[in-house]
Amino acid sequence: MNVTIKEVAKKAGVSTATVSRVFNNAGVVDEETRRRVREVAHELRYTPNALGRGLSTRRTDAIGLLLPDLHGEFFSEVIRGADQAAQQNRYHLLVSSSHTTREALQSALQVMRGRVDGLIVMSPSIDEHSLKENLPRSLPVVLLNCLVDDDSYDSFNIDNYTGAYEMVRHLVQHGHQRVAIIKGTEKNLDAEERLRGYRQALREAGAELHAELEVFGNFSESSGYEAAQKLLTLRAHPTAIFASNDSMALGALSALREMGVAVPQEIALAGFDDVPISRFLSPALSTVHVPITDLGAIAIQKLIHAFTEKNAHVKQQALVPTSLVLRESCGCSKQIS
Amino acid sequence: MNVTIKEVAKKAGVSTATVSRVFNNAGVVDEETRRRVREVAHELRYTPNALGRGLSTRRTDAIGLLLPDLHGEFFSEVIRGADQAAQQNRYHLLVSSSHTTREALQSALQVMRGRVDGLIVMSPSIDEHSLKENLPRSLPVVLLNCLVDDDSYDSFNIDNYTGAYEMVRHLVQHGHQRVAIIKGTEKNLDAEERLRGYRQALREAGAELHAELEVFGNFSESSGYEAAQKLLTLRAHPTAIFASNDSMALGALSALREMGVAVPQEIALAGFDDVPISRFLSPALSTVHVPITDLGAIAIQKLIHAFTEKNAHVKQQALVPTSLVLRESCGCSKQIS
DNA sequence: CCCGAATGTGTAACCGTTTACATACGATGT
DNA sequence: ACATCGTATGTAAACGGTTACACATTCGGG
Repeated sequence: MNVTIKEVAKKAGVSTATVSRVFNNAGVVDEETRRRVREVAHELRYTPNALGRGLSTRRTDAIGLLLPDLHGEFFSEVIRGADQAAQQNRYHLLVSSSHTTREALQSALQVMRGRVDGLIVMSPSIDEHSLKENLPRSLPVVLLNCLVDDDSYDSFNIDNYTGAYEMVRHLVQHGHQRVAIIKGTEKNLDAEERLRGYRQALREAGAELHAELEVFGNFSESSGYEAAQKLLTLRAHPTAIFASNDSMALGALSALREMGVAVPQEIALAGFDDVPISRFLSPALSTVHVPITDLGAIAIQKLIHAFTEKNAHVKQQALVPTSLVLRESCGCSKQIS
Repeated sequence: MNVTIKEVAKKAGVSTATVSRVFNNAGVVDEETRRRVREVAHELRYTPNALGRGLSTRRTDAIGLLLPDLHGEFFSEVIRGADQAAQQNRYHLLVSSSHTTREALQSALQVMRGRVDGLIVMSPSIDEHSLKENLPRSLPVVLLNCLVDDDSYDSFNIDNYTGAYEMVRHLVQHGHQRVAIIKGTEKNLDAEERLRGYRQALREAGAELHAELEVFGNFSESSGYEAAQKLLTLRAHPTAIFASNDSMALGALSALREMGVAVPQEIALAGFDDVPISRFLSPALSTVHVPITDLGAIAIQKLIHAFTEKNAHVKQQALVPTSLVLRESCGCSKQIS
């Protein structure tokens, strides 16, 4: 059905080896022969089959990217960063998403097996054991926001704790006594770390932690919306809300506006991620900047380094720093200056 | 380096055929043998190599999704819809993005070659000839928003024209005389169709078309932001702005707010796509609803139908209907009721 | 006791490439 | 005239699986 190298070889009156040499610009082949082969190939619409080639060269020029989910702008930004870096290095990206469960991840990892030269795995909800169990030993792997503490892997983790800590501390320093948090998905590393940062900042400020101020969320806009509504039913409103990501902050903002609560005047609001849209919201969202696209890009670079340096490559575990982006929604400019 | 079926076979004391049968649940194999093979395989951490398997079965259980770009929420929603549908059918999705140029697309198609059983291509900027030239003849293909008019392909196109037409007509009917448009990327099918709908609606309303009201945009938030600023420099402001997508509407909204222009009171605003965040904006964005996730899902279903029905499969070219979602930003509720 | 069927397993060809090695041939140097 | 070399090409063995077919064994029935 599909035209193979053999047919090209036959029609051009040469061996498959020669055709192969032409397509790989490898070895020597007479200029005239080269021309004839190219001509026949074009005529037959021949393209080398990636499977056959990959099988024999043991490389695929592709990198796999495994993501837990695909809601909001966060993940697509990661993909964008990775894809860009990959293409610059003449690699291609194979993306597979929605792997929150162990089984799904396992199955996805399996599909990737053989198809890619290396793997980037973002898996903030899978426990260390399950993850390691399923990760291929034979392929370079870069871990992103994974619950793994093991120097036999390259890994990058967003400094969620510090980011959340600093943001909440900022809110407290500007006079907020009752700071609420809209939590992220349960058992999710990012969510847990951000919660930890929130609590620490409050504790240090000598504020009490109120269970009622820690409300459910799952990183989606609608959960942020509902969370904000719930917070407004409390007899004592919070004066500030820290949403564990920008999507939820957006949902919360929408709920607050609907209920006629002025942001930041009545309630201050802050998010996390600094997704592209956050600067365009009204009020512009104060948030914790995460270098999202860079995250994808550095993962790719790490991987490529592992390919090229092979044995000289030394694994690295790094914390990716975040920074505060104070725009309007936290109200600090009003309170400070 | 990597453990193969041979090693498993050897260690389990059987032939590779038997191991293969075990892993495919095909043919008969003694219960005891099956158990032993599984055990050895697990011990050796064996996973069948996708390349080898694909080469001999001529199927990969994977579907390729080619996207032009990855900005904003639109594309990630397409991916989400496709991935979900794919997984339900036990297929895996290979995503590749950023293929706005012919070369990039060609190269991406090449990588996919052999790796996938079918292809979904969204390519609103590539001309029909270049596209057909590069599309594999041997694989089922579903075209999404492509400039191709050919019944030898399955294809789905968003009804951009009608969507834009109806939205602009709506604005006109509510008294807007000067309706501006923020255009989408040049040479982009979606952009062109939306522009066509805009013009037609104005013409029908007997309004004149002003070149100055058709301003540049490229579907990004920042271009929407700049476009709105530019529109405000006109001696005669538009009373309504139709942005060719939601991202640009968001950017425009931000610019208007900064310049102290009330939306929708002073200037009405509408977008296109009905991306998830649009309902959460303030004011909530009136927009043209596009069933984005469905788009990905129906493409997958079409493809799977082509796999299973093989010869009985009849190609279909369909226009995906859009619908108006009137929220706050167009101000119609105020003007009507 | 023999035949045919059922059951379990192995052999080897094949899928589409690449590539180490072999071969053929003309040119060059002595 | 011959060894040597370079150049252009072919041969065939991988790569890691699947599967048609063959073979061996067991079992039930006549």
